[in-house]
Amino acid sequence: MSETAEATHKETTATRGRPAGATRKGLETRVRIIKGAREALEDGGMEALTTRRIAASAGVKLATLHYYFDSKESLLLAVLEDLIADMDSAYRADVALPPEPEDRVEALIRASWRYIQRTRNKQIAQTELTLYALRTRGSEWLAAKQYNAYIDFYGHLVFEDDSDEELRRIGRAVGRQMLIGIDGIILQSYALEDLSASNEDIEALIIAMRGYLRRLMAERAKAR
Amino acid sequence: MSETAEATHKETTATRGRPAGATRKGLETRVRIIKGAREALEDGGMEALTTRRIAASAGVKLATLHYYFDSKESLLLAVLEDLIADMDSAYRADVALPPEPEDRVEALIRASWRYIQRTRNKQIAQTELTLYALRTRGSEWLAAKQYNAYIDFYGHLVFEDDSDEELRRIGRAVGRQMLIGIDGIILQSYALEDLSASNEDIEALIIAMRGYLRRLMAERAKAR
DNA sequence: GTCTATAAAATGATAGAC
DNA sequence: GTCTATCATTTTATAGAC
Repeated sequence: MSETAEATHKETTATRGRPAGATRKGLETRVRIIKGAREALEDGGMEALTTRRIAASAGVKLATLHYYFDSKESLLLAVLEDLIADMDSAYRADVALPPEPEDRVEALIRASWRYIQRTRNKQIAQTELTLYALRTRGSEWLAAKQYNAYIDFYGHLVFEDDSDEELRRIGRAVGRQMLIGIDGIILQSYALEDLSASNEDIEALIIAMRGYLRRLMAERAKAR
Repeated sequence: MSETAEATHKETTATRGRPAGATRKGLETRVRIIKGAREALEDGGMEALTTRRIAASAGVKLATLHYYFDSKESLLLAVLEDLIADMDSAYRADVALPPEPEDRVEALIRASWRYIQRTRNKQIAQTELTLYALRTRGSEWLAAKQYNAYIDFYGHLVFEDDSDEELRRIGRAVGRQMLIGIDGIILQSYALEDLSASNEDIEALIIAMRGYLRRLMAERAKAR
């Protein structure tokens, strides 16, 4: 997680609303609002995402929302942070891990593809939020944090061994490439809605990723 | 372009504003408004994109905008259609085409990568619009049209020969895969802002795409 | 076809009671 | 900490003069 270290210290200043971590109940409400925003975003999209709608979706009055978040912007960034924090648990669930790295890559891609197919609005919402962060001056680091979280996640699933510096590097390279493919397939599969084409694309992606991993491992072996 | 045929007849009803194609000057103003919206979107993002800002950016009064477009929604969809229509000319410019299909794939990816690096806001704007179309009920076909345009474009650049049905199929498969990679790299390169990582990713993408094309051609040869 | 003026509704945010 | 009530703008959209 070395790449995300720099970002971490900033989040507290950029994202939180008024009460740092006050009461137990207060924190629960804060979380409810974030979840409410997430749901409102998922089934209405960015354009329809107003603070009133969020408050309603969270079962809270508009003023309460503003008690916890200075502005709509700070709330949206908090939602993205929440998404990043949840990523791990949301994904790890249904991936069964084979022993061989190449087979893991394949299993990961297949699991992601299943997930993508049944969470269309969630994926679109997440991409909208990422673009929002990329647009919001001073918050680009959040987008970076999100991508690093995914890359670390994929990389770590490919090589559980955490001690070998070189394997970590390879894991991240493969992770980046997998994420590229997955982001690409998200947009294309929703746009084209051509299941047989997408399935063909997934198989091609798997072959490509296996090849990439094999190549990196071969280079590593040769370099010794 | 067979895949986009169905979509084409719909655009007239879904996208246009009031005056069908009236006067010469009228059309020019319509175009100015669309360009204005494009620019406003590029340097402000979806969240800041209001009809007032668009009108100002187009050098037109708000009422004039509404004379040409019934609603903000119809204008945004017209902008996306404009982007689709322009794609061809915007891209074809700086791609020098080698004779061999595999080399063309490589040249295309490199050209796209150069383009991506110098048009950040344009790419983000386009992705925001695509997501908007995917969100707007009844306009998903526009996103499909956009993707098919890109796929046809890439496919046609890989195989100029238009008569061989099988080559067209392969061209489209390669085009889809290239587009997946390019969309993925757009998001990741802007989020991570790690040029050396992105360059590594581009090289991996090129190798993968060459391999994919080679594989498809080998299958074709074997099937005879 | 383009403008000025304005309507009607919605939006982000705050004041202050409880 | 959560609410009711309200402010100050902003937003999309229209009416009607020119």
